[in-house]
Amino acid sequence: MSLPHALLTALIERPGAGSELAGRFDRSIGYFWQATHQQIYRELARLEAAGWIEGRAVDGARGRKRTYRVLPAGRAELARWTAESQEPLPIRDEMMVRLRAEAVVGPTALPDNLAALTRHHRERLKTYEDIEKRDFTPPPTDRAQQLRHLVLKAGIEYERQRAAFCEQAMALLS
Amino acid sequence: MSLPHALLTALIERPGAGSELAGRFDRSIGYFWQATHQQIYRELARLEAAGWIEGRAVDGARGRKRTYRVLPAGRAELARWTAESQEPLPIRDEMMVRLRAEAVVGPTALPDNLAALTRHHRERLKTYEDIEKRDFTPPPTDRAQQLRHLVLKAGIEYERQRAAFCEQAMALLS
DNA sequence: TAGCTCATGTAAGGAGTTACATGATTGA
DNA sequence: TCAATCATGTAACTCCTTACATGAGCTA
Repeated sequence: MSLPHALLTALIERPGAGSELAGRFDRSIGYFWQATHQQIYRELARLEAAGWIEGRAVDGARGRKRTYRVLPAGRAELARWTAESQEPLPIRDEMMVRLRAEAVVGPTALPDNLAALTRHHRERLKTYEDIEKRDFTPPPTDRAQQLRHLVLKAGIEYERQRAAFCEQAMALLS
Repeated sequence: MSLPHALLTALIERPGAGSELAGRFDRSIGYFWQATHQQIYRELARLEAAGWIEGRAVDGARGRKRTYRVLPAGRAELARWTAESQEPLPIRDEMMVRLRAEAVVGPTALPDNLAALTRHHRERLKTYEDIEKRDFTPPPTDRAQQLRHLVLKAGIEYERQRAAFCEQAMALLS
């Protein structure tokens, strides 16, 4: 479970409130780790109880807004976890199940499904490529930026491969 | 949730008992959908209660072995689900979180981690390539086999991309 | 002042993981 | 006959999802 560590990373990059973090999980961070606001608030409470982050009420804001910043213990925990052994990603790919099902019960309306998925991946690919153009030309020279660029490039490759796969599957089914 | 439909597909491909299915989920099916034997047995009980599969006790086997076969209602359900709209895969990639964490708290021992992951993906890539050589040369001409080949090729591309990514990340960190 | 939005939170349920348990057959 | 193994299953827990709820400023 990486949500606590994704939050620690996000808060080191820039301190903020739960709602702001939720926004970032809908954009940059969410491209490789998704989380809803319910998860985020619950986890922030745990992180504060553990003494890894510190919250402070924000005056003059709507609701009972609180901003959080990472404490030294939280930074140490993040460093510890980063070096911790990583199991390979467990894979659960519904579309592969559907294709194999199609092979035994087909033909079905699966191609429509694939067309919609293709659009989704093409759009996201475009988003990533725009981000790359905006943030990483020319290619960065400092380590932290190079790492972020690498993560983005992995996303680009992923979407490209995924879109191509959907198109091949459609061609085969039609 | 695709486990019930992965099980229906597997049982149409070849009827069998829970333990046999567990074996297949450690090999072919498990390459795109993982499941433990506990999940499988629980789900088989549900599928039978729903009238989608039918179990029969096996005499002269260890334990209380039961083989299952798919009923017409199960086949209909699988066809229905296959055409159902598919949301894009939710992504949760721990390694990306680790890399972004490294960018703010590094350097750490993350490269060792990446080395082990690289080995894992190279090994799995080799396994897939062997399967392709064994089962899909020459390339099949019937639809069902072509679909299975496509799913395998997606796995090959995935492992290749993943291994390359780990190597790039190691190069950047060292 | 009444609705709207922002920020945070609660509750219920589903799916998956981990550890442990049971019944039956095989084999030394 | 007794341990090992095979086949099935229970229990407890965590994480995630979905739907709903509350409190506080903002705005017409």
